[in-house]
Amino acid sequence: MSKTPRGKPGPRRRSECPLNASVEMLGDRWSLLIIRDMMLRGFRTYKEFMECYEGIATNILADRLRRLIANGIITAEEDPSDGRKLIYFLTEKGIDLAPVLTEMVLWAAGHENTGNQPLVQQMRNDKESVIAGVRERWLARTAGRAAK
Amino acid sequence: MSKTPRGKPGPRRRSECPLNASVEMLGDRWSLLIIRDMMLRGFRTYKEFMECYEGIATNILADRLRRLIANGIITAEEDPSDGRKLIYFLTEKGIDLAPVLTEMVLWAAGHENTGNQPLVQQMRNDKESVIAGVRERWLARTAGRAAK
DNA sequence: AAAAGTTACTTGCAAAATGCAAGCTACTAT
DNA sequence: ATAGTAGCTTGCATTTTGCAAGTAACTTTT
Repeated sequence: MSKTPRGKPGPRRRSECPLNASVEMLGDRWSLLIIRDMMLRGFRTYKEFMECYEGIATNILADRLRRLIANGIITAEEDPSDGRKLIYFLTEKGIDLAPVLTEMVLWAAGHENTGNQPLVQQMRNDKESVIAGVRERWLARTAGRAAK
Repeated sequence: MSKTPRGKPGPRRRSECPLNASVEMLGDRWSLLIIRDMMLRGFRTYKEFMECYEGIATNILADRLRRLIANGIITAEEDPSDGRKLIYFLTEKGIDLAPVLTEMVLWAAGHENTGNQPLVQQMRNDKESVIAGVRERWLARTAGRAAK
């Protein structure tokens, strides 16, 4: 029965509007592409993210990973089998972005000439099961960890 | 039977990914807020957009309106009753952003302390009818014009 | 019809974000 | 021991952003 659920004061935002909160967390040219690569391509390490087709700069990637962690969208853990590696995971909050990504994909695919038509068709046929699939695959991947 | 549906070559993008296309058109800190103000608050003029609670700078607003027009998301027409004014309209492509906005609102509202809970509740109760409402209200507003 | 106000901008400039190349450190493979 | 590899940081030039101060075209007021 607490009015404010957590002790955290939460970041100071330009406004209380929920859309503005989303825009402040995701409204740049890279954050959603990183989440796409995790969600759809299963990427989990810095090196993999660097391979993204759009060509992100290494300092920008480091900055965006930091911000995504700060916003609770992803977490990082050391790879137990290779001390150099960090493995990045989507949190629940991150997985919950699947509907946002889906609608953005459908919108662009419906109004522009874009690639990856197989995925687009799947989304058009059954949006919900694509989203469920993302969630399922991610849970399988995080099984046995404190998935948070 | 043309392979590429339109004569336009389309803007050169970093990749063919539909999500990347969305991010290139909408991935900044202002574009979606302008669309929110049109869609949800009925704003249609430069002066109204300047009143947005987040406080957009006048040169940025001018730039974003230009880009939104270039991307076919909004159009502008002179106000027949006041030669100083331009009236901005959402195109079909712009109206089709309603599901994207909705999912972004629901995501932020589900994971952060945000305001405008009445709208959030409406969206949670019946997402589809909120989206249909946006479309309906917009069609009423553009009735009698070449709504394109 | 002159003066005052409005609307939708543009311009100039400082500050912040971005992009690129070159390190660098801790670890792993040979 | 030597040579990679992973995940960064640093430096610097370019671009984007934000703020304040215009400005041109139009409308309202007197």
